[in-house]
Amino acid sequence: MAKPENRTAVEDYLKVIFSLGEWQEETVSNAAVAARLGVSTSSVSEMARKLADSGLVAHKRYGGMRLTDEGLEQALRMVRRHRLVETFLVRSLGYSWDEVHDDAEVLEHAVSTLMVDRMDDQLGRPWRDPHGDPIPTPDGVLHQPAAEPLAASTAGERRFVARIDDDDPALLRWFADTGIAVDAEVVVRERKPFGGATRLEVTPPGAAAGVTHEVELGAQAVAALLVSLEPASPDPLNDKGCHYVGCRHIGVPRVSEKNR
Amino acid sequence: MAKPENRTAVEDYLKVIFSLGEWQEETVSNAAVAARLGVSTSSVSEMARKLADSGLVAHKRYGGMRLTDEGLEQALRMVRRHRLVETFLVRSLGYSWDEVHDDAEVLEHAVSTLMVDRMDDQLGRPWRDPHGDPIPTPDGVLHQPAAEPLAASTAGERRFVARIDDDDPALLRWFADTGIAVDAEVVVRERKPFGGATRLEVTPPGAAAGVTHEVELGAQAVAALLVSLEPASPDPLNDKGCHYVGCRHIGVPRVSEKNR
DNA sequence: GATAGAAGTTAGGCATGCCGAACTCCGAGA
DNA sequence: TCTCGGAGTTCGGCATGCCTAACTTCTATC
Repeated sequence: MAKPENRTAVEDYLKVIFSLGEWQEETVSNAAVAARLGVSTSSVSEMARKLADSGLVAHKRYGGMRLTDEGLEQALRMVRRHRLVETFLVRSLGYSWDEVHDDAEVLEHAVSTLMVDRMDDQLGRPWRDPHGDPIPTPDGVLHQPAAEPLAASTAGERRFVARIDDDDPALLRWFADTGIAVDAEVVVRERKPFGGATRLEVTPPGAAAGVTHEVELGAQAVAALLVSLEPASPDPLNDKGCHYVGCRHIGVPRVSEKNR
Repeated sequence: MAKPENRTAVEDYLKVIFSLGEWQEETVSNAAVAARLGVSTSSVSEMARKLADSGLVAHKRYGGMRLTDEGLEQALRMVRRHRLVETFLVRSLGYSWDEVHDDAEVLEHAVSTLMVDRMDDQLGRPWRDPHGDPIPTPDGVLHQPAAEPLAASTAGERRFVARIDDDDPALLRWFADTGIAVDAEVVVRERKPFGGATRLEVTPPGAAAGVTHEVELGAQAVAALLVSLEPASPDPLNDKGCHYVGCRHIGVPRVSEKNR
């Protein structure tokens, strides 16, 4: 009988440490990890020591923690699994984009390497998931689009929705209703002061040119959107080897590159 | 963060207790469960008590154990998951029938009800898995074909392969090579004495009438085959409401039947 | 019917991963 | 520089599930 092989906890910790550090390069605090995983800080301390012992995180007592190269590699493997599973559930099993997260969270610990490969094949090697989050390559590199929070973008200038935070299913459903999706073209028309609403002109992806409408977004909705200056390149990759202009590469390639 | 929710162990025990009792109605012995799960008998004793406490098995001290109605219901749910997952891996992800078992063993604990339903939809509500094992219905009933071991069938008489034991991947690959598959038509031509080989005339499923060949099976191969007197009915069900003539129904339907 | 050996159970331990409570460190402000 | 409070750690405990070793019960045979 196959053993569940409770690597689950370690995998979850690595993933969380990675994602909390994904945007800012800083170290990650014990408290942040505890909050994200819904466990006590004492549990995090304990696990931090274990992870440090196995060389997956660098951790100074009373200081923050940071993934080592090996930890980063494993974390990216988990991120790849999670995002491929989400893509598979949506494209092959008819899930809507607000339904996938919880199931993917469980499945990512259960799918074999063979299954990951088969899903990847069947999906035609997707490079991002239904929420626009980039899928690490099989050799462990994350191509991270140069995207900024919608809140930071200049009113009147054209932006493209690159990633949408998938934390809140209700918000995702609302986005779907209002035509806000990955690759939608958006222009900020007006920002009401003191955390007020943002008026946005939206061109849904694939819509005929000029087919736009206006939507009013609250602060929570604005915070869930990351936008980029340039549209994403469709497959295949653009001449920089990426789907986005301006792309940060995270992770150490597992397979040495030929041309170097 | 989703918790792994270690129901895994309980689920495995229920499944094993069910499958050890599937063919003979007797109670299941501690030792048999231990051997199948690869754990010690003391672990089984412990778990037996816990399962008895939660009302999932009936267990007399120093005696065998047997699933209660509730335990049977849960076991059949797991069997359904396992067999649907296997069918999905083969039909939708291109696994070969000798590759699916281990992955299914892990996934059956991880797939949500939603995912089970979606797989079932996509597969067109299959009633058996790639090895011919019947898939319990969503309301918890197993339609078990009236099949007998190949070893028990009379020489010279026509039989139909109903189920193939999926324990040994190498054997499954060999069966595939020799045209032995679910629904193949077989006639025992000769049985050599003292556990010797069995000569079998095989008509692979879907082959033109008369396209047969002979295969010599060793004892292990013979033991892996269950055959029935009648061919299985294709979808939809035959007039008895089953895919097989002569069918034992196992399990208490969860949803009360309308016509009663 | 006595009894030996097989089958099953209990006891005591180990590992994981979680918790709350108590303690320690560190740095910001007095 | 001192100190106080928050962040981080350590400690003792709990639950699960597994193990080995010792013990109990059942049963088949004499």
